[in-house]
Amino acid sequence: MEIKLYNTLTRKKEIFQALDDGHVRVYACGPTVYDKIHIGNARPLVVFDVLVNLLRATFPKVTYVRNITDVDDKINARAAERGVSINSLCGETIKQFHQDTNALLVSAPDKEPRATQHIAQMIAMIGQLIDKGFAYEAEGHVLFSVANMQDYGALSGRSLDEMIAGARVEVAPYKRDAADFVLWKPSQEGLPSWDSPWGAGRPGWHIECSAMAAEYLGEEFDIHAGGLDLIFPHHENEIAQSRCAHDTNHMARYWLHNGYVTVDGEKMSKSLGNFTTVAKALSTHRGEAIRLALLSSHYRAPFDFSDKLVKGAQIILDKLYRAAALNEAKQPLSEPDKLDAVFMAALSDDLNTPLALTRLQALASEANKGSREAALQLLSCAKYLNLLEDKNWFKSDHAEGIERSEIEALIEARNAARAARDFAQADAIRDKLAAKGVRLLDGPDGTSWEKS
RNA sequence: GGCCCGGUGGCAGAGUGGUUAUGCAGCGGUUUGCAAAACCGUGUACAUCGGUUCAAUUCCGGUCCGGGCCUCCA
Repeated sequence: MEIKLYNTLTRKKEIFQALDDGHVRVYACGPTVYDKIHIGNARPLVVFDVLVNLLRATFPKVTYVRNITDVDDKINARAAERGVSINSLCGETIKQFHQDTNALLVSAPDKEPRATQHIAQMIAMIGQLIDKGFAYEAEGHVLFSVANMQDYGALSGRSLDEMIAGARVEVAPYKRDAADFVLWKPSQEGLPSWDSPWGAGRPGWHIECSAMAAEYLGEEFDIHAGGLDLIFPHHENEIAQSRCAHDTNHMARYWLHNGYVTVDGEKMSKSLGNFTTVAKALSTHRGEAIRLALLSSHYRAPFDFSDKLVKGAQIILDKLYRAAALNEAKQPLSEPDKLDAVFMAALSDDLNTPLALTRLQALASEANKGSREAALQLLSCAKYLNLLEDKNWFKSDHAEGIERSEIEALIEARNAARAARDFAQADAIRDKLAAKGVRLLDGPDGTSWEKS
């Protein structure tokens, strides 16, 4: 199946062609681990997860790398503020990060490299850039010289002149050009520091991704993904470093960027303080519902987060789970060409997950009308979105303060009352359970229950 | 100041140069002791003003409004 992806580099939707059909390579920028992730951070994790699922179905081998940034000024500041070591701050944050991603049903990447474990590769790369004349040393810093690169700015679509004209930042005196950026900088006393040919110090922000991508994916690879806000300067600078160090025309062939999560129309961000952490959202919503909500708008469009939206997603999930249960215990189909063509076409068209979800709902409707095939397709297609895989969706012990055995005893008592046509008593039991978040379902095969 | 992206029915959200998705909510019905679920029916929306066209929500231009990047940020 042909996969089309919108490439930020060309500002067009393009047919995806792998550099090597036998092995597709994908890099996504992961978290800087100084604090819990918020819903905005979660969006790329979820949507690019779906991309990787789709690629895995289409190509024999996919390597998906998602880094962890564990050297950064914000980390240093946060550790100092809390009076904990940088190591323990990072360790704890990574643990929380994995809890969050698991709850959102994000599959693990093939590699999750940490910046601090790749300092040697970064130093080597910086050395190459100096040797090739793309970087220079000044006052203990090493800087990338943008003027020496022909088409610096191509990804973000701005020229050097424009950047300089619009600069809002004071330019460090040791920079030759206002747009030059740091590859290596001296470290203050007490902060993480590594020996280098330019003195003890630490890497700049962008070099880690260049170094780790090259390490695990090669000098040129297929897809580089991340949030819209990384286009400039982060990805622009990654491209500059990688291409100049390796003498290539591309770092990645396709650059994918997800749109922002917004709150009342404004970008969710730490600095605005309008964020909801994933952990917080998980205290009132189920992870799978948050995931579905995130997939319910196109990944490049803004996604306005609200409780109402996630509640709606939960209702849809209930419906999908009910319909999927009509599949009589058959194993989901795995071969992509046996899967529902409408669903696959939607996903393949630049990850049109809203349309794909619409198809899932249509399949659910057909399943409810008696189509076993639709129920099987529903389950099989949902797998591509990491959805509908919770065997205990309606039953997990989420209901407040009531044991499964107690529920079952009450159901028996109610059925006895019903048999005796004591409907007042039967309804009292229904109400009692409803108050505990348990919904009773009377069907031809007896009474079952769901937590609501 | 420079650059970029959007504005679709109560809400969410696709899509299309002419047959105007879909879901949620609402309303009516079928079914059910009740309820839920499910099913059936029901909604002519595409910011605005011009232009192109036999025909525009869809193409082009202006206007208005919103958001974003240029600095850490997914």
